[in-house]
Amino acid sequence: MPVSKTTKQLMAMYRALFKAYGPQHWWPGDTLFEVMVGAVLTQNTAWINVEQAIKNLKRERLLSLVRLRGVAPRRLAMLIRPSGYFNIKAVRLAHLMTFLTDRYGRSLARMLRDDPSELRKGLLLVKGIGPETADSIILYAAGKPVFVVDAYTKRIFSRHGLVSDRAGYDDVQQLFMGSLPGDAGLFNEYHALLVKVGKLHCKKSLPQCHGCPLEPYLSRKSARDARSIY
DNA sequence: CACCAGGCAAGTA
DNA sequence: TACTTGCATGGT
Repeated sequence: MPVSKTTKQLMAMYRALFKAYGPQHWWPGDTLFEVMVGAVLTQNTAWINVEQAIKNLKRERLLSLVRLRGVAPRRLAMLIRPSGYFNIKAVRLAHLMTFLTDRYGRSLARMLRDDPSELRKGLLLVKGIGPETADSIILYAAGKPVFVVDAYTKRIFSRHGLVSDRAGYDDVQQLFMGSLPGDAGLFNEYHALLVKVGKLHCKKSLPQCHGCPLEPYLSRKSARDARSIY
């Protein structure tokens, strides 16, 4: 079986990132329930702010299905306030608790054991759960091999010319899942490493390509484009 | 001060 | 179908 050029490229970039930064130990969180809640709270939000919100929920002993389901929406919103969009996220968490209760008999373990394709379809029906949040839960809580695509992933690989800058979530996901072995450990580490290198070298404005571990993998054209931004 | 962070849904054309 | 806008705190 021949290994495609794309596969080699993606694996080479992964090895470069791992060599530079080592294992990232994602997802941060003491329990699978906490991982799931964190996935919602971190939507378009710096993780440092999510940590504060999680800390508040822990202090109030609310990090379980039963407890979170019973809390007044107002109080929940105030507790998760540091993570931003607190009114919306409180509603989203409530919807997720309802989904867990109705569809999986109040059992997180049962949900995480479900067929990943079925689980994904179900999660996407929950108001406030989009593709990235769903895939984060499936990969980092359920441990199933789906590739999580985020803003950094799109930016990095479009700047490297591997996907169009207009590519949608599913397009980018297909680049990885169509070319890499379906290995949850690999997907786990790869996504975490992309966030790491993105924070350091691929911010929205002012890309700092100098010293980036992925710099050797820029095509000539992409390298020119990157320089021209300076 | 401006800008952005580990998105998503609702509204508009 | 493809864009635009609102949601909000806290760090650089």
